[in-house]
Amino acid sequence: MLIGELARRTGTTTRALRFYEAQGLLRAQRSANGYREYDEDDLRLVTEIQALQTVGFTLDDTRPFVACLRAGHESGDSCVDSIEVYRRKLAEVDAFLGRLGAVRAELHGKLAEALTRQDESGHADPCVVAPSPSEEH
Amino acid sequence: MLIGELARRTGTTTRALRFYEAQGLLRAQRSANGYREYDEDDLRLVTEIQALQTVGFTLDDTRPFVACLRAGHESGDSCVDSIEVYRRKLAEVDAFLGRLGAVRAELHGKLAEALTRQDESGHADPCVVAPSPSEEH
DNA sequence: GTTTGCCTTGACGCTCACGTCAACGTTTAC
DNA sequence: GTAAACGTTGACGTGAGCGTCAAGGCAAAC
Repeated sequence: MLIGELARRTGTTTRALRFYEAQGLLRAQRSANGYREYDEDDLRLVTEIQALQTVGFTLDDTRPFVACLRAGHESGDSCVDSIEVYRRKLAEVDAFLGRLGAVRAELHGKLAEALTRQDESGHADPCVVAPSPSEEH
Repeated sequence: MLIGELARRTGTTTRALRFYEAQGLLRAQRSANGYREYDEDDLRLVTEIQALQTVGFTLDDTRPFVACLRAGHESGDSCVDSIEVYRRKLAEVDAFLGRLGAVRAELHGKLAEALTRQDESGHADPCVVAPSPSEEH
């Protein structure tokens, strides 16, 4: 199939697919006129990349999974490098969850505090906010 | 004080301070030779901006807080616009926490699954990973 | 033969918060 | 007089993952 069809079937764009190729994630056969030719295995690669991206993987993180599929495994996470990326990502997510939880608590406290002061003083003043540079005429 | 001293006292750089000014967040008096002159109120503004940035606010999000301080309030969150930003940010953080929790669960499941398959088959294959484009010689 | 719709490469644009020069003026110390 | 340590504006670079032209070639329908 050509690049347009692969893009449609994977719900992405031709630009993204060419970008994946430039990153070394995707390789395509070329037909006589120079058009990229893809098969079902390539489609599988793209869907794997997309699935991983939705869980916050960078394109670089997806390399071992792509390599694993290309090596003939039926799933992208059958190789040690992929599993290692899983572990690293899980650790990253946990760290992020921790920081975000702390941020949430602090934000919640600040809001409650501000509302308390507002009740005490009986008012909340409006302020004239400086415009962002793009909004200046 | 001059821009260098303000940068040192706030633990940031002169470049950042000039950037804040370009964004309309900071204003400076100019002395006869064109140098920027800051006072303690400006220092307060910068520390407020920094405090908000550490909880994930964009510079644009800090505008109401800066405006509030500039209007003479003793704290940046004494104005309705600031409180509104608090609410919005809290909602954003909550949404993010939700998604990140789901991602964590999915990631955890995938890892467990991959490890199970690994145990069943008794091996995990190494795969040759394609190099990133920057690593090519 | 011309329109339409595919494909090609190449290059610049976008976000965000600055970093990093470059080229130059000012102030103070020696 | 000159060197060091300040300051000024302006312009381009960074990272991630593409979007958006531009300028052109190829293929099938009319």
